[in-house]
Amino acid sequence: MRNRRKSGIIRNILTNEDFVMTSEPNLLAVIQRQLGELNKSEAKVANAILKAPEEATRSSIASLAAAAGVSEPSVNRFCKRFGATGFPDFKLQLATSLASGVKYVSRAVEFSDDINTFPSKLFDNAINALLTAKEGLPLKAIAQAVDQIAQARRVYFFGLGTSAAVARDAEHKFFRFNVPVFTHEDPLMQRMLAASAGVGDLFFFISHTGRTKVLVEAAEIARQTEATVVSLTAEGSPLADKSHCCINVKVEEDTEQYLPMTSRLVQLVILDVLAAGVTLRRGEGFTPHLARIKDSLKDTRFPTS
Amino acid sequence: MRNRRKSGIIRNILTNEDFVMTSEPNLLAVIQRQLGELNKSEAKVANAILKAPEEATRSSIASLAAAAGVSEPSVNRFCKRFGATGFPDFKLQLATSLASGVKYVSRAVEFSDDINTFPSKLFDNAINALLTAKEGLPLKAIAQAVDQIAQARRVYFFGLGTSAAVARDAEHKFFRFNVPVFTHEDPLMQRMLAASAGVGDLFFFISHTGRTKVLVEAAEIARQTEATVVSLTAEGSPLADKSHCCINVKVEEDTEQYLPMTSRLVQLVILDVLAAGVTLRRGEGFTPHLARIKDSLKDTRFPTS
DNA sequence: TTATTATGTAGTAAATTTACAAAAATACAA
DNA sequence: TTGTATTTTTGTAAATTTACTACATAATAA
Repeated sequence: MRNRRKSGIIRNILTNEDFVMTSEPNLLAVIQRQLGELNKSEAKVANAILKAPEEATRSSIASLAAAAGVSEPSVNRFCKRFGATGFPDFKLQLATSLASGVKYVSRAVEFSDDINTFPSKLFDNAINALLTAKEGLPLKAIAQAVDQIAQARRVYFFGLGTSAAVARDAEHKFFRFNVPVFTHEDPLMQRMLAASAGVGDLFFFISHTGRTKVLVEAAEIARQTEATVVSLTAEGSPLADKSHCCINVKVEEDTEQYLPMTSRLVQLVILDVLAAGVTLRRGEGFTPHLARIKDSLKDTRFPTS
Repeated sequence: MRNRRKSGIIRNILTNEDFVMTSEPNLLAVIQRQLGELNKSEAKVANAILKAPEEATRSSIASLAAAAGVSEPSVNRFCKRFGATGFPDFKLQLATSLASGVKYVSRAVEFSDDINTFPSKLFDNAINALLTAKEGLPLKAIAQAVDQIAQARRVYFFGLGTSAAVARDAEHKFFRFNVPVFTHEDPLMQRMLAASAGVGDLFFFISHTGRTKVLVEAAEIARQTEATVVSLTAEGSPLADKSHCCINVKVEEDTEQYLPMTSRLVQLVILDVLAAGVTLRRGEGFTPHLARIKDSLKDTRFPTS
């Protein structure tokens, strides 16, 4: 856990203890996530497996025990802890998890990587983040946010830095869905708009950390009005505290080191979910509107040959 | 394929009908094919496995032998015939090929969906898009683009609509990686900048379709200067034709119907890849710079409690 | 200290593989 | 054909490897 830090440039974001597992989750991701709660020898086994998962599927309980530096029963107990009936069953599950080709463990890019390795790593990390996020989607908050957006007279998407790009994307998407949206990257504009808000206005704050001062302040200002404040950010953060509704993107602590690469992908997909949710609420009659918007763009493009 | 279209609001982009299986073919298919050339007891084993493959992965050599009506060594020999080192290894291979067979299938959101179904669908589609993109990464073009970005004196990221948000994201990311970057959403600015470009300038165009007129025109203008033109767009599109180097994001035809939700995720990750590539080229000495940038943001945030 | 949990040792049971022998199948000569 | 030699296939039984259980000891917490 700790020593991964030294060599990685980019690391993944989402891992979490208290996710509720809905459907057959990926075994490696589960192991990764529970690492902290394991006792010494179990952790040794976990690390040995995470280090060489493919090899683990091929080795016997004895050799894995040796590789991890623990006794055979410890390995066996480890397997049972993760829901397997025993070691062979565990290997089977592991093999199945590995089969999709994605390394479900975040893999830091290292300086020894070349063009054949680091692109896959980054893709795997992105996929992994989405898989993990999918497993622990805060459906209640999402449903609530959909309601609020659908009812809003105006929606402001505010973000800074990387999240500004996410906000911009949201603006485009929701505009197409006929939601009256606005974005501003300028913190001063954000404050002013927040201050002059009223009933029917919805402020949607996007922040990876939930700790960016100017953004939290804008949220605070908006909160003093009649407006609704929704945020897509980290649970328990100052920004989350200021919100009526917080869509919680769970994030590992040491992730914001360097770049929040994967979290913004999760944010984008969650915004897709919200947009889809709003559209679903409107029912089938809304589809022509989408077609009209698309038509309006036709003349800006070269025709397909 | 066809009938999904009528009800979906949003559809995914990449489906892998026409993928060529590169490595390890499906074990079950191999067994099926060789059925004729097997001798009696081997055929019995084969049939038992084909009849209940999932069960076979879970059963012992004894129970499989019983199910097939043969002796245990016969099963063992069968396994070795198909390239496995023994029965456990065979089960492993079988499990792997079964797992990869269930690959993600794109699922369109429908009006009958509720909060429990459509979020997962959208996530699945996103994950599927990334998985598919990962398999067909244009590594050569990526490597080339990394070289060109690393050598560029200035990099302009241009996109419109959804791709403008992607460009904005790229700006942030590359800025952190100390690449001199600029973005402009205004087509007129894009043209003017393109027109006044010179050696060392790199224009990076982002477009889902590669057919947006004003963007293609800007690319054309840039191309008439000494500048380098790189694009992240669809293969064979007008924009791709104007580029020195095109990073080809493969996209199914009917995707731009409504919204290019998943393609922008792929674009973002590819830009991550490029950023990582540029950083890797710079070597280990560059890491302090990233730490410095991160430090500079510290005071803008509320401290972690 | 005591209670509890964690881990390992050693023995046991199970599963897998090997070696070998019996049985089929095949080839070929009379 | 038929019998015999040869090869191939298959099963039996033993050997070996593997996994599991029960218990004892060590570590930890109360």
